[in-house]
Amino acid sequence: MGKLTRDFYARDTLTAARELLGRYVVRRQADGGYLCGRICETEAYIGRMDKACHAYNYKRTPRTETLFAPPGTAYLYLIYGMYHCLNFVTEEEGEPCAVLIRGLEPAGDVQRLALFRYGIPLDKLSAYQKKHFLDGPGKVCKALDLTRAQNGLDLTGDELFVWDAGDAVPDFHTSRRIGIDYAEEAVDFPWRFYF
DNA sequence: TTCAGGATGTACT
DNA sequence: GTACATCCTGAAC
Repeated sequence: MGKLTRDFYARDTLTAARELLGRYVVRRQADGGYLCGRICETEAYIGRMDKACHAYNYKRTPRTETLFAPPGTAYLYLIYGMYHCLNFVTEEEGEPCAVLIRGLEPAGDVQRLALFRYGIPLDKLSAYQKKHFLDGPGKVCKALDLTRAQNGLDLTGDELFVWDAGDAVPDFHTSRRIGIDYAEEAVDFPWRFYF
């Protein structure tokens, strides 16, 4: 029960990715409003051995620099020119590893989530829009009002963090990761977790 | 319900 | 110049 501490992130990335399931991402905006969701889909990226990781083989570029930061740092980057992805840096500082947040269940002020996600009130959403509310990494960032401006944020602070409500980790499925077909042998690593 | 195609900009070769 | 840890739309079934 409580905000996840740096110790939570300073562990094996696969363990962290599994144990993030069922916890709540909480985002406090500049105006004091809150946006949050329950994590239901994650993927692990482990730079020392993973060709799908931006920092594979410890490759340092301006973009990947955040992956070398201390555990419990937010890694946000632009993808396909128009979407963002939210990750949490794991393991010890200098090991470029992270957990990608691929999906959330709406929680808290869902009305506010709808406005950031679609720009229209909750009661105007179609059944299709509700069904696919937060089931993708770009959607997560849009709904939580996150961009590269939040890259490097410390998750032990108040602006962006993960809340453990004390629930047990739910039963979950394991599979290959999405959208990394270029990653040779790493395409088959079972590092995606979801319920 | 599934599928193809386009949008869009940055990082890196 | 090419690829990219994606999403939306519209058409076909």
